Amino acid sequence: MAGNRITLKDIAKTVGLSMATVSRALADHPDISRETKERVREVAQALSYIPNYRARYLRAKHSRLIALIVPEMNMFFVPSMITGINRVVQQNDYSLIVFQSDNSIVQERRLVEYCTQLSADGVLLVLSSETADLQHLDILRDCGIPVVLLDKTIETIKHTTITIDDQDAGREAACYLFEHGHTRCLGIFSDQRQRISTLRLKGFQRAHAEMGIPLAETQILRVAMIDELEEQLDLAFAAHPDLTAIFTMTDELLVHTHHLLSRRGTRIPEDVSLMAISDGQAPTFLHPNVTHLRHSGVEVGERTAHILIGMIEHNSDAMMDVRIRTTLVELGSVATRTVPAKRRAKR
Amino acid sequence: MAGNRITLKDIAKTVGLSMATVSRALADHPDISRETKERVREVAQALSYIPNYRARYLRAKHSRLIALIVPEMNMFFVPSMITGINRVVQQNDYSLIVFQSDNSIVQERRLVEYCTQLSADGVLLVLSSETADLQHLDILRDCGIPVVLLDKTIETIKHTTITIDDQDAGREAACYLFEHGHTRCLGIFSDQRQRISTLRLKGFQRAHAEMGIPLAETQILRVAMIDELEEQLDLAFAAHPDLTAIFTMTDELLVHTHHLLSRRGTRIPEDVSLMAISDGQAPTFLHPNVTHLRHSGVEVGERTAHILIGMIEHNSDAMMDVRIRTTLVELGSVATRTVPAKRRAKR
DNA sequence: CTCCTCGACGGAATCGTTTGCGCAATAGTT
DNA sequence: AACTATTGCGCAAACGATTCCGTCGAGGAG
Repeated sequence: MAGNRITLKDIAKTVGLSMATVSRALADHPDISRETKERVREVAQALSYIPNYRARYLRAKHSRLIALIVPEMNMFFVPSMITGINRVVQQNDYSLIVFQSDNSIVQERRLVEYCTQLSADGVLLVLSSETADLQHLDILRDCGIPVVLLDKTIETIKHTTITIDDQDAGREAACYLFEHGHTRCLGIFSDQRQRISTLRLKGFQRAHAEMGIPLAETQILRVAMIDELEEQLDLAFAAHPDLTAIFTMTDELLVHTHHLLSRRGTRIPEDVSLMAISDGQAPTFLHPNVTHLRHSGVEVGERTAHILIGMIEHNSDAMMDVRIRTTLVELGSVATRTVPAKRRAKR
Repeated sequence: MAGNRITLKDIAKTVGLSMATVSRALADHPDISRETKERVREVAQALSYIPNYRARYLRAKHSRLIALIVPEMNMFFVPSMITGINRVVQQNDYSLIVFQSDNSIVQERRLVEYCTQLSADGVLLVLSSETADLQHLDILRDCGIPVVLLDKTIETIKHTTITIDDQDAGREAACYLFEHGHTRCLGIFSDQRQRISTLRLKGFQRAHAEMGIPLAETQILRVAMIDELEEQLDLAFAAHPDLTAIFTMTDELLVHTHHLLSRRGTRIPEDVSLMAISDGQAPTFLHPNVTHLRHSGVEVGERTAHILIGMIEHNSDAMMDVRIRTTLVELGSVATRTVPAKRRAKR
């Protein structure tokens, strides 16, 4: 109700000095004597003075504010990514502001503009699934605000991007299954509008091609809405009775696939092996623990934040394309098939 | 690099009017003629003018900024809560800033202070587990910034609080199990420093007392760190061979319990029934789907945001204590035991 | 012809800080 | 004693937008 905050002027009046002196005293400016500084600090403390950031950064060009825009607070990956970003941001005395675009390009545009209004020092952006081009980021460039795209992104030569090597991850997953004797695998992918999705699929396909292992179109599931998964999975099982392994490209697909397998009484890994690309949380609470290519959200967050802060502080315009390697974590969900021939699945 | 943003002055120079007129034109002030407004708007558009929020809100008392402080980006609940908050906040033309305290009281204090520096119009706060008193919120009161505590909170008579009726939820869960013939139940609770935890436990105990069903101390698990769960669970099974049901007070406990049960080969619900308090996501990807008392994160978020915005806009100091009711969602994880003994009322 | 109104706009103060410059008084140098 | 440094502080101008209070001319009323 009151809302009458203490200002520099109040302090100045109390200690009988000018605002300039008070300001400098609080900033520990060498021009000010030690006694004065102490006196000012005491009064400031007593009045519980809080500097007004709007006023302060009205003059300064920077704000020590970093904005993160995510499409949604997905329960997988995003939380750990934010944790990683936050850690680095805090360590470097910046503050993190998180926005959510709800997977809408309109909102994303609005938020990007809002970042300029806040004069954020830098922007981290996980693109919404609707985003097809990057024109709305030009405004940031005009304002001299560096941007880093991460995780979900699209093809670009103008912006720094941090992803995992999606194609390679898809390839590795398939190869790992091959090495364990699985030659009829199902690949479950999400919305093909996302680059992350097309690349992982491409890697999966390429691995088959390289090894000369046939891959039918029906072995590839493209799941845009999660409720479609069940039907598609049933069809795939019907089409491929010799199916021995399943690969899911995300955690969300993993947990739902795992559930559907349990429900249809499919045993893992006795009947079907399962592997995923994951940040490592979900695999630990599924039974059996799921072998996966780990893509640590925390690590992605930390590295991204470091890079952005580097860009901010060195005023660097250099465009980078960083790929973070995934690491294989072998748990209990992939069985080794010793028989190369056409074995029938059974229970 | 450039960082030379267009200001009102630039527009004024271009159209040959004063800054005052330009400001009014853009604000659609009645004093300004229609032609002038149009001309100004065109120029502003052409120069891609972006108002400077710091300057604008330096004079205004408000900022249309709402801050949310959460202890961590837990994969359960928090994401959906944020989604709910965000929806309402956007609808009312505010912006949401999310901070993470990493469950540290020091950080929490820092962030609260930071909110005042930003002159947020209101603060939503999910307390960190370290927070034992609410003194650090006084500063917000001094600045006239309303606060709403939600979800994780402690006893207070000074702040508006929004929670579920935790005690009642604990009671209902136990009763539901009783009604299905389970008289030897295990209750799994988390860190007892949290009120949410003590209350749910109290409800669980009270239900036993009311029905005259004995409850041994070994039937209550207090899990501070998730890795302790396995050992405690083993001990409980050893101590109570007649165990027929398990209740977990959170999603996190649920998924890990579910996993451990699967691993020890315990069938749900044939061997042991399982139920939880949950926001409804995890139960859908576990097999079988888990019966739970639903505590929707989205709903909590939406209601909280509404209340806070109400406080902001009506300058209300009234302190409320809102309890959101949970709803029972019956899925397949609780079996009915037709055991002898004194059965109580059923549905 | 004067007085008043009214529409359309400008001047200047204001929000709270920071900072370049200037100015006194003290201290140090020949 | 006449200088220059140095120390410690204040004045006032920014930063960019908003807004109170004028002004100024045109037009209508008396």
